[in-house]
Amino acid sequence: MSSNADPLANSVWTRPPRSRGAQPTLSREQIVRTAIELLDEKGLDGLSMRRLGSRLAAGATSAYWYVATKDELLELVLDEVMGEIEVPEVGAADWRTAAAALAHGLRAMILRHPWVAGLFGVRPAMGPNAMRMSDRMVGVLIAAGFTGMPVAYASSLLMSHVIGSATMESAWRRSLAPGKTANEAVEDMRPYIDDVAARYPDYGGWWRENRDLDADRLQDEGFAFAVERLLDGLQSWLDRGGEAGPA
Amino acid sequence: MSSNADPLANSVWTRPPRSRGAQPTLSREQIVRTAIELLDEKGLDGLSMRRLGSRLAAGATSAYWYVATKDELLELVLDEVMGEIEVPEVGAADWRTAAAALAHGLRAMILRHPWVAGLFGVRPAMGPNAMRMSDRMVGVLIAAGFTGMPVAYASSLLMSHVIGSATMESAWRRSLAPGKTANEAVEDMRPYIDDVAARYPDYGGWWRENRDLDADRLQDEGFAFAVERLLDGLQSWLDRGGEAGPA
DNA sequence: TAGTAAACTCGAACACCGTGCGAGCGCCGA
DNA sequence: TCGGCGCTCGCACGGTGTTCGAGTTTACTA
Repeated sequence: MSSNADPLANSVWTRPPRSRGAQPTLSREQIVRTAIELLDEKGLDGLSMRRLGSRLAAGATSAYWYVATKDELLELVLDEVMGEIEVPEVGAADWRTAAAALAHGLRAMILRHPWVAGLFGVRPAMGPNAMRMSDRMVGVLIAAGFTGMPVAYASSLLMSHVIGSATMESAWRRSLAPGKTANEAVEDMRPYIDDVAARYPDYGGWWRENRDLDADRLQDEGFAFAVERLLDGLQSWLDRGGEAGPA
Repeated sequence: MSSNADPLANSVWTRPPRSRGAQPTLSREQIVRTAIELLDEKGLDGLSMRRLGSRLAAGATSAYWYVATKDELLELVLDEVMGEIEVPEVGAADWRTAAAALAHGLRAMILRHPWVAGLFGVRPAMGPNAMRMSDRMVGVLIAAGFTGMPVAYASSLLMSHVIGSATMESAWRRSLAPGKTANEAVEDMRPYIDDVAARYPDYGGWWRENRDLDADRLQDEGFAFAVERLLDGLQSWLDRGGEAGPA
């Protein structure tokens, strides 16, 4: 995390006093932390620079000394939550377990902070914490036997899936009326869905047979199912020796 | 962000059309089409109700007669572009080919309209055209032998992957300086990447061996690779008869 | 010790945004 | 001819991100 060669230089005790100027009352870390607080409470739209300022007990534009732009703040915020993901030790388990842990960890983070789903599309996640995650993923895949471009392909496959499913899931959750459970929401939409089902034969037939389900459990199970299928696909490619396989 | 007390009654899709009256100078279709034009030209941030109005040679708020809210307009716009995706005829090809065609069609649409990547996270895509696509996907999967919940899981797996990878790719493209090619951008970032590579052994080692690559081709190949792996995973699950497979 | 300059805070202002409201317009059925 | 409805749109409200520059506090230098 620290980009400092000498750890002592960063220590509270040995850090030299400021060369000039007033003591800062704010800090980048504090700003990022408070922004995340605000985002968790009120979502992406709930974060404005003015609100951030007032929650920091500071002026409306004070944060601009530490952060060039709101976009930049969001980039910092994105990387900060990427740091929450627990990465497995290299070589601690077989590669499937490790890769699945990374995928589930990323998903858990997004569910904890649903607003991040809307951030992945703005700027690529390239901060140090995102890099740490990529590094671990690459390490796991190389240990599994991948080499060359397929390392990047497989890594991107896993990340893409998590981000895509979390994006869709958080869109779905956002569309729920605040007080309602997922199942109640499905109940509310049933007339519309039934109407669609009547018009589309395949979807409709499936829906008629599977309308009684727990919408929340479905998301978790679907994600776990997807990760396993996805790892199966990668594994079988490895087992075949990296060839295209049967058309 | 509109309030969503009753998602069904508020839904764009269920509201009956206006009955009769004088001839309008605007129309919902025209508004949606013009909004897409604007979005293609200037991106998500480039669309404002005022700009839309003036491009329609109308007042700044005239569109509000046809559309309750900007969010609702975006919902219409999202479904409109979902209608651009060519869906395969049912039974026209084997299921892998059909599923791959759907995935590639969805991706092609997103690359044509990069701003949609930012829309999937706002509200679920539930308009008629999105439903048409889901129906076709479900049809393909049922024909392949899926039943019950795995139909939904597999469908969501395919869609999630496309949306996730397109989200990341469009974030990447947006971060490029407007005039530059992808390769030039990689060149610009090399010092930073090298720095990261020096800190992270796995990623760094891989990077040193694979730094000479075509960034654009990488995206296409990676997507194709991912789709094949993903279909492999689903296929082998079917072949095993739908059991969990070896841990 | 006085002076300078850097580090930092922050209020005012600008240009924009989404949207509610209601006055006004032209067409239609009666 | 007239009332009412479908439709347009200017105005205004309360936000937004960001720039600017004046003001404050501090540490170093002369």
